[in-house]
Amino acid sequence: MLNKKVADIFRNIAHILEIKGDNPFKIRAYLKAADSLENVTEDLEDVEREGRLAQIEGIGKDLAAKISEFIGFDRIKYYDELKKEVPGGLLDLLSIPGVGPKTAKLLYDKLKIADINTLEKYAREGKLRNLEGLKEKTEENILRGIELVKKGRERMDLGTAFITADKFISLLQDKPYVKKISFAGSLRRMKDTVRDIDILISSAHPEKVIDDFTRVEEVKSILNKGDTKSAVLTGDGVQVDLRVVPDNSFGAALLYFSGSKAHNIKLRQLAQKKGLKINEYGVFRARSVEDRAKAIAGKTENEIYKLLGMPFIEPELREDNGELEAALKNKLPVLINSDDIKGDLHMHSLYSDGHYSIKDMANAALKKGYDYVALTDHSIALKVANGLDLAALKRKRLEIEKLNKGLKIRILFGTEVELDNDGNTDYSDKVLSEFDIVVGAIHSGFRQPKEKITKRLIKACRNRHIDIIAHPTGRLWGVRDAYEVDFGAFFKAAADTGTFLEINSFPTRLDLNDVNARHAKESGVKIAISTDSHHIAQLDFIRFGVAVARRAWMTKHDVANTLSLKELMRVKKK
DNA sequence: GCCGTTTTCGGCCCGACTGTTTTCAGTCG
Repeated sequence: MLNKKVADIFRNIAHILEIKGDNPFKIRAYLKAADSLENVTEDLEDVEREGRLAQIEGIGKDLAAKISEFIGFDRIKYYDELKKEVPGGLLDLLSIPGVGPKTAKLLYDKLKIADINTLEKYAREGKLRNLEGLKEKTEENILRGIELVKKGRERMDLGTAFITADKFISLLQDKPYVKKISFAGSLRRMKDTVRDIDILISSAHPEKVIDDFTRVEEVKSILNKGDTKSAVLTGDGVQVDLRVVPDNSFGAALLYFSGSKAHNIKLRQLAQKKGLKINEYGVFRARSVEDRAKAIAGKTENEIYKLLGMPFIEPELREDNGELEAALKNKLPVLINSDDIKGDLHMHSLYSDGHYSIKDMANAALKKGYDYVALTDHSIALKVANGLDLAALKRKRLEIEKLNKGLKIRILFGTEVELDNDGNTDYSDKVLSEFDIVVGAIHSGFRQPKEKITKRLIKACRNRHIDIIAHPTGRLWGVRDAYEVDFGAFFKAAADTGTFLEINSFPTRLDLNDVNARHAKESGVKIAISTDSHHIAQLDFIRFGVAVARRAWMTKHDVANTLSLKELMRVKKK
């Protein structure tokens, strides 16, 4: 995707400038612009055509020109020139924890090291310790860092991250010196993937808390350990960071530690204009002598936002995507909550590839407080998932009719119907017309060109029987990337035809993602948040789908399955 | 390189930890 490509180039330019020792603020401008571009919901080509590039946060005249240049010529001359000065492999060195621009430059200038393998060789041979300002300890750290990089400390999906985070929190929360505890960072902001897990604790005895932390049984190695913070690595290679602060600083620290960085920077700038200073210990009068006892605020996040003249901002919104401006005008959306969800519209039973009966799935949904649930087993063409033939459909239908007489939840007769390479369904119109809910889905032909996939999805929108399109971009974390779609055209078709688009809550899918979902909302598309459960325990994944919707600024009115069954049946197609 | 209710120049968030020093630079979040 173009936005991502340009963002990556800007990030590379920033890294090259760092190594060159260029103006740090210029470097920050490139990094800020890169972050900003990744949050732009529209395609940059459209924004450029309408001359709105410079309206993007962090993009000025100069960077707008560079984006235009890339759109027109598929290259940026300035970037090409820079690359000649700094060999490509040198940028890879920056991915090693502990190696920054200064060290990378030193290694290249003195020893002509420009890739990770060469660096490893020199470090093993003890050839780094003769460099100025670098001794054995740093050599060891570099080797340890390289080991981490080689292990591929990738980002992990939210589900995996929460398993580790919950474990640490449950083991630490009852320790005698722990007063308050919370996870923070991108996990608290519910980003779809996270790199490490951040935990914040308030305590009067930080050293004892940090001792307990480093002794948690999952800890395999200690990366660092200071008076108030520490970082460890688990056996699974997950990094967990801990910060300990006094109890009256908990709110300020939670704010700081939750980020995002861009949100914090802007918040601190706002504070500066009011003659205040925010750090992780609280809010202070900027001119007074540093005295942490004299914080004006800091116990809770809420009082800090209030002091700056705005309401509380939910962590999911803290990406510097306009949330601070909206908060100052008191125009933040009332975000959807898990409690707003009235039913789940995508799940499987024993009829296809699920692991529980329809009755079990329905009872589990009832326990979650739902009013309705759609059992959308696979259709006949998806043989690997035991897709239902007409005889099986009949049996399933009769079973549902029978169950509906005795249960306090309404079971909807549904299907997840295959969309073939041209966007046609494998069930006939007549068969489709008998379902309460039809979910259309792509499970093959992911590599079609953008135009073809877009046409296929639009055709599905125009099918009068298809109520919802499941996992609209096909991405599966760690397996395959999303296919290319012309989102502008696709979302317009969905909005025009009243087709709901799914936010699939499976943590390895989360599809639509936050940025696309916000684009869909802005295009007038109605969303269905579903779990795609194959197991009763997976119904709880709904919180991840809701999180995506919250990150997309959605209220309950943007989401179809917050409606009562009666309302849902009224607003859906047909 | 961006940005503006201290506005077109002169600012740009703030602090902890480590390793190397003898007061600090580099890195990280």
